[in-house]
Amino acid sequence: MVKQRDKSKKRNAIIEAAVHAFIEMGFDRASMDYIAEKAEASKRTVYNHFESKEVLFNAVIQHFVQQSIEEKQIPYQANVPLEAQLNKFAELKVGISTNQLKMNFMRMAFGVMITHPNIAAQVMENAGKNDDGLQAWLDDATADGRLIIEDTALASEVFWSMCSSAFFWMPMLQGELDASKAETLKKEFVATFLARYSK
Amino acid sequence: MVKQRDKSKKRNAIIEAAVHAFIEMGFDRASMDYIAEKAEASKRTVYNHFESKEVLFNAVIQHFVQQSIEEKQIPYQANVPLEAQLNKFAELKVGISTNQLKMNFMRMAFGVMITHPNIAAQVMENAGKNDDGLQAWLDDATADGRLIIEDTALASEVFWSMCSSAFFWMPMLQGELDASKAETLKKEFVATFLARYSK
DNA sequence: TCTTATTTACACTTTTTAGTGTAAATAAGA
DNA sequence: TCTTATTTACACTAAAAAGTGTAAATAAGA
Repeated sequence: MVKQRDKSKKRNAIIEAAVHAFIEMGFDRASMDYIAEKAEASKRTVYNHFESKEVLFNAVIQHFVQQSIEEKQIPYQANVPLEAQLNKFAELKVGISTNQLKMNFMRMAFGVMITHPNIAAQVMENAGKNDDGLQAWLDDATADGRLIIEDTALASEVFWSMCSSAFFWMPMLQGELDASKAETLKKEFVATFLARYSK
Repeated sequence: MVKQRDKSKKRNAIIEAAVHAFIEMGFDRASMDYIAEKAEASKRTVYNHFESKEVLFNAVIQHFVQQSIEEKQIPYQANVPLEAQLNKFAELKVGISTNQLKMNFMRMAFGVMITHPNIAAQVMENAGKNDDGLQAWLDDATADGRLIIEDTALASEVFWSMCSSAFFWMPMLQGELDASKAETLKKEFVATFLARYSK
């Protein structure tokens, strides 16, 4: 029988340090020595927990994904204006783009994935799909007779295309979006969507 | 008086080699030795032309931007259905996403820019704005009474948001888009846009 | 208090690559 | 043919970072 003590304290400290190191200086320039130092651990301990930098990176991504699974269900409400409800969906994306830490993390992650395709492959296995619940919402609204949509999956893509470009990709690659500009765009996106699909 | 001979042959060979090396293996893993070899030049000559790897990268971007300035004007035509004309604008984006070389180049460039913010800053100075001519087209169509648009700049953003997300950002980060899927989306984007802004 | 799982200190190897110095070779063009 | 601008060969330096081996120190928990 082998005694096991609790290693999770150090392990978490290392992951936490790695998260910040990767965000601050990117995957390549964040050395294992630096991460060890920030985690107040010896480099040897880092390697005892994670056999390579890539394994550590995967753990970091895992950690991030875990944290991001806060459910954000937006149920269909028959007695609330469609516009207001769609605004909430758009807000989801705006909200992410406003979260500096999250954006920095994702920017870093994309950079790594572009630069290191092998790591990207590993990460993609763990990265689930993006079920925002919009399609379900559209189904409900359509069933309720307030929207006319043949293909709710397609309509969902139209809406997310607009929002993602302005509220995610652009800020990701070109820096944060002005708040009032975001508001203007959000309004116009929702109006455009409703012009197409509402009764 | 100092005699000057023509160095451009070697210089171009080096840039050409660098373009392909950067695309193939990324900025970091494309060594100057490798680039020199592919350019059939000595490493010393590479450094005689470009004092550092960053300077070389800038020249490569410059080269790419230069090539990409093939004008793609789509003039407003009073006697052609709006849908057909908007389709052409959408095609511009689809066209880029289909160009494997261009996409690989841009993927690489973004990767570098995310990973090396200092290089990004330099590049951004040379990277002009994106005047697609859509806004001018919308102005004309509005003046002609076939569209009702208060803010054509905003409307232009709505259209490009939809197209960019599906035909640029997603393929850039997640690989090429299925052709029939692209067609479906294009149709829906144009229909949505017209539902909002046409008479 | 003891046992020993875990962590640390630290010296080490290996690999990779940017960038330089220089003398000799090459070749453009007068 | 001659001059010399350009290129080459190649041996360097310097730096950075991944990953390893090991003996000693530390501390959890029975």
